[in-house]
Amino acid sequence: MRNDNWWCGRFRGCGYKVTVPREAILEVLSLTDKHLSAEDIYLAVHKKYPAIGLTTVYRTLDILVSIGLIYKFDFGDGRARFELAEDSKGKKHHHHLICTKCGRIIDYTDFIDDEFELLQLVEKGLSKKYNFKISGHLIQFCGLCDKCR
Amino acid sequence: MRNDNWWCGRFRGCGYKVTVPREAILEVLSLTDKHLSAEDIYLAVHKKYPAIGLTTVYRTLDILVSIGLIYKFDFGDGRARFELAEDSKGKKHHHHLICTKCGRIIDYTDFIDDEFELLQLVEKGLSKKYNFKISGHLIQFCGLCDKCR
DNA sequence: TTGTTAATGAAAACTATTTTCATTAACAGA
DNA sequence: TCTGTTAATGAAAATAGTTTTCATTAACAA
Repeated sequence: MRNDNWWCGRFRGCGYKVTVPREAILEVLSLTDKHLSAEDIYLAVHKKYPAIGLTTVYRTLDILVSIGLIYKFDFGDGRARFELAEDSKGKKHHHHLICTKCGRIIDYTDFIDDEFELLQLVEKGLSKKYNFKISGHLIQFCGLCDKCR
Repeated sequence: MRNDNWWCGRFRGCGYKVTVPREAILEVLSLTDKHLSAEDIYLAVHKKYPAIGLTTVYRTLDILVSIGLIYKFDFGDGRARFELAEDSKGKKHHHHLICTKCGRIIDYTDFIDDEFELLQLVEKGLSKKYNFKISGHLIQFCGLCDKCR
């Protein structure tokens, strides 16, 4: 049993093995503040471990999303993008502001408390009315950034 | 100049011609309350006008999104889905509740006023702070529906 | 009615993602 | 530490949604 990172417990607890590719992928994700695509991650991982294939990156990302360690987003550019879930490491909960022209993404934390309060209210109301078990939300704004407007 | 539907003005005003395929596609979209994919629309249109091709459907949808007559969504099933923008016809502004297991989508209008109030506040704050010209927002909740939970 | 030009459809191309399958590595138990 | 089981892996092929190409057709201004 190898060197224990903070996420190893969660990983093994879900019945998954801790492997070199998985460690490498999580390392890439935890060292960036960008919203990486599967290929971005593949290229980054590839520098240190050229043997790791793109297929494994996709498979690992699927697992990470399913156990809640990362989030998957669609910002409208035809590829999925990923980021570490905020509760895992020192990350703050945030939402996104997307420039529809250049694709720039801004993570904002302003008004998060006000948003959270409303989300609580709405989640409660919706889960009662529709008998849904709500597990997450997505809030984002789009428009033109300062350079593109 | 053909028969004028409500959207013809907007269409011609943007420099686009009014064509049979475009009318057919808009008709399909205005007669449903579902969230259709490009292929769904193609199949529906195909019944009445078998000559209309999938390519044209994609092209028309692009235009409709760009002039704001329809919205494009990604509900995570690997294909884009479309619906008429609410201001166009008698539609109400709503947000979505998505079942992550069976893919069911519920349009909800509950709390829309509270949400709207917050959105106003956040949009104002964000556009000032980041100098963004905000043109839209996306709010959705995901979880398990009554049948899947 | 006619000319200009955008719109169209079929087929091919593209691209992100998934599947297949033979090989390798993680790790529980000895 | 060694070993067997089984999940994880990588390469290549397959898939599927969407976009591009290009020759033809239809919209509509004059």
